[in-house]
Amino acid sequence: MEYNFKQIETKWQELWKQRKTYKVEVDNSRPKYYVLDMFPYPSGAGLHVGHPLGYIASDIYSRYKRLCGFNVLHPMGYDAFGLPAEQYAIQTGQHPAVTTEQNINRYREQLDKIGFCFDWDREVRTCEPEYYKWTQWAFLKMYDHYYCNDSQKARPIKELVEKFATSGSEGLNAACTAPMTFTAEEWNAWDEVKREQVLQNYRLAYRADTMVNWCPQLGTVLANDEVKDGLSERGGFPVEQKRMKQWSLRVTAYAQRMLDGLEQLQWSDSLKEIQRNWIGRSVGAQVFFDVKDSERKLEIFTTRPDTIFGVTFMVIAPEHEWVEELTTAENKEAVEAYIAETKKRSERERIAETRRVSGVKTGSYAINPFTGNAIPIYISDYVLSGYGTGAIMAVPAHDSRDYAFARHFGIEIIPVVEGGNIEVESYDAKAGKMINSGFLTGMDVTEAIPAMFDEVEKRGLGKKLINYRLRDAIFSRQRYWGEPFPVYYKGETAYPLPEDKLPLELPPIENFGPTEQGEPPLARVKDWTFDGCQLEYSTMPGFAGSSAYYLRYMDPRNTEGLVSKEANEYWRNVDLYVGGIEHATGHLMYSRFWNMFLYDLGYVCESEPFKKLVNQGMIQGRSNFVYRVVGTNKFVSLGLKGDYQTQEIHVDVNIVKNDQLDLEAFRAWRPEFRDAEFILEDGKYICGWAVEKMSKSMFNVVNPDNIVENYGADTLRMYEMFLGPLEQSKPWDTNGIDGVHKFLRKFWRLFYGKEGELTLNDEQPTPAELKTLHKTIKKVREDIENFSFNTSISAFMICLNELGACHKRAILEPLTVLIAPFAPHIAEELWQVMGHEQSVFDAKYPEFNEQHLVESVFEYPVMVNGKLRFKQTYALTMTPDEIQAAIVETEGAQKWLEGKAPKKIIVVKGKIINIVM
RNA sequence: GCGGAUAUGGUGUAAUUGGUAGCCACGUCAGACUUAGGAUCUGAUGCCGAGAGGCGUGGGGGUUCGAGUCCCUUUAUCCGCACCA
Repeated sequence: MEYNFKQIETKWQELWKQRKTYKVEVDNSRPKYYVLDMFPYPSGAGLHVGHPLGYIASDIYSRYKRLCGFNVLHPMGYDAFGLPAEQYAIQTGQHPAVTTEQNINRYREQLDKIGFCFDWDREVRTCEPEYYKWTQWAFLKMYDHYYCNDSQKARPIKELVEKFATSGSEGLNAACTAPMTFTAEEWNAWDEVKREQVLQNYRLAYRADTMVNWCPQLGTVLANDEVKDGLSERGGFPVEQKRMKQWSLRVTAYAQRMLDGLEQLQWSDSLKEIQRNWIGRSVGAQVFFDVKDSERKLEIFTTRPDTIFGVTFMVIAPEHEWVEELTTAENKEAVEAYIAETKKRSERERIAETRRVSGVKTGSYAINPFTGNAIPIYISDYVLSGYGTGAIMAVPAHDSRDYAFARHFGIEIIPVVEGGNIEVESYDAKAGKMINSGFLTGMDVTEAIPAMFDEVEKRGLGKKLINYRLRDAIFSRQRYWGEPFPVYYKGETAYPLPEDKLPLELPPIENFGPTEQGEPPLARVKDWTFDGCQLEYSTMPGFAGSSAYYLRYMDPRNTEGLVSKEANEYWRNVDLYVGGIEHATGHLMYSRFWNMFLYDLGYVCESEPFKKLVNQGMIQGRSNFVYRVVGTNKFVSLGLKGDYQTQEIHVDVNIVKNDQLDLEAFRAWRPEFRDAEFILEDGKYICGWAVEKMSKSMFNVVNPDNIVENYGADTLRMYEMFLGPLEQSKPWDTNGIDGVHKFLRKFWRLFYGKEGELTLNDEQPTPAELKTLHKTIKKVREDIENFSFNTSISAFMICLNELGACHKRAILEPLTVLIAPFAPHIAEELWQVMGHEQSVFDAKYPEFNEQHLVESVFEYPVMVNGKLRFKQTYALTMTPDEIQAAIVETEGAQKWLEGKAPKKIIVVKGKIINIVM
């Protein structure tokens, strides 16, 4: 019988479905393991060969863990709300729910063909009311809590209200948008609207008038991680800064915990570093500078308080709220002109000309609290309103931006740290001896910084402060296809919907664009009200639905809560998360925030959602080219194109094999090539190639269905893993898939002879065969644990090469189990052939046997810190006598035998190659 | 500018973690079986050299008995952040 992968794969996929082989339940008698893939956004283009890469890896690991005796949760679902479906709807008028459903069905069909072990009974879709009920619920909980900095925990807003009524803002240490001070009397005298305004300053989900990223083409605001280089991540449209009233999540409250939490996570260093940079913690001092002839004190933030003696001017951002106040009459015109010009410059221009020096004098002066000198206050756009206080103390001698500014405006430059060449550039390094700095003079910078912190606090000028680059997440989108906010309005004041009214379902509409007044699509809905009050028009962003989906998978049909305590305490958190690195600053930040919040409230039992994370690399396209001789319909093969003037044309990679063009398929590909003629080399047409992004326009999209059709799912799975290390980005190249396919056929032929007869027998294996088997088991197990799937597949191939024509059950049975995570279909089939009734996935994963690996163990002495230690090593092919003989023959060994210990004995492939004395 | 990663045959990659560089595949070449081969099997295949031999892990330097691996330096490519005070 031949290896008929088509028949085998359909058979087992059907059986798995019928038998519910992959259904999992809470089972306290077995240890759990939770393997999660980042669920896909079902786009209209379907899956290409790059998408399943991570799914295959996690599937192998899930099956492996199951075979090792774990109760494995491995679910899948769809991140179904989002912009593309809505934009498609605007163009075609088709409801996003309809296209999303179609896309999901197509995805499912494609996924099923690859043979994944997902428990589809746990599928979730973020766009379904039963699911987004819990997204809305979490939002209401955030609305109803504030963050207490003292206990480092979310607390009910009710406690805050009680506190305000008895003692006002006194002694309050809570995360807020802007610090406020008021007394209990004031609070008690305020009406509900005013009180609510104050509370919005503290709520973890709040509505505030802030600078936001506004994308006119998309007609919506965006969070920081959705903007790249001043353009929207989706669509690439310009984004501008605009002051708007929007819902936000106070993720900044959790900045420190998110930073600390990284320590215990098994994530790649680069990913942790990206998150650290994104959080951007910096320790510095808040310092108040007196403004000359004013009661005002200008607040700044600096990480270099040691350089205060070198401050010769101050700069505030053009958006700073005191701009008007600080501008003197004679500078008014210039300031207004400068601000108008700044506003005109788009975010992109600002980024493009970061080194351009511009600014204007306010005419006001501040007093350097240490030198007593009056120093001018400037306005410049190199100071950002969003970071720190939007104002800086400028030290031109030790900050390159301040230096450029001072040079441009002819401001004095006073060096206060020894080093560098101040005539040419600023000396920014945090090292050296202090000069010109009063009481700091003579100290080293490293001493001067803490000394200045103390001095600033002692003199009441300010205090030590930690600043984060992280911004709160803007949470509303002026779009239709997202979760509605469970919020209604009385006048300007927002009120939460009662919890029992959830889910607040997304109403059907027909026109998905914004209204003529520029309001979100939901403004078109008649009766979009609750209790006669207007409901919120905005919807939630894409990351809302994906922030807690891993919790929902634990208990997906629960109507009483997001997840039951029982399910949560069993499954706890994700042991292994596989997905792309592009979510580093988005989804992976929001999920951690969301989870920590629910942890504070006691709804979940782990503070971190994803223990271990593996980022699979991107699969790029590998395009093929043909070369048309200019002005003809002749095509010249790659090696001969130098002799002609040619034009390079992308050709569909699906009609090219091993860079050789299928001439008939090419003629049939497009009408204009029907009469194509070819100039061949050695009777073949060889195509050129290049690595490019996988896209339709380059005809380099390889569809997994085609591969499954031609080679089978098992071959696709193994080949995707064989391509190289999981985390590395690499071009898809179908050349080479034959090698993996050949391997599977070879494996099959160990069971079945040429005539289709079963060749399996019960003979005793030889020691050499056992050694090969156990070596393979050891290697494969180690490689799976290290996510080094490419080398484990090499190990399988070596194994078959070594075994040759071995038809012994004692060898083939464990090998079948060993290979099952990689090639589940063929493994199931052969397992059945061997007479097993149960699935191979109910078997036990084979353990390697050291006895067969190690033919001789010997001890050798090593010097460790001057002490003699004995280390064990083994030689795979030598007998102890041979080892003794080798030692005696080896120069240096004689000394060992004479009593002097060698430092090391080097055994390579069973031979002692050197003894180090 | 700051931070991170990568660099090995014609190609994808591997290397008991400091121990014979190139495992396993692809491709190529040769042979066998075939009416035929884009099937199967066998063998060869880092480079230079007829050979002995020499040279080889982006470049340069260092540590070591020994370096693809560790240190310094440099180049190229990719990624993240970026007037963050």
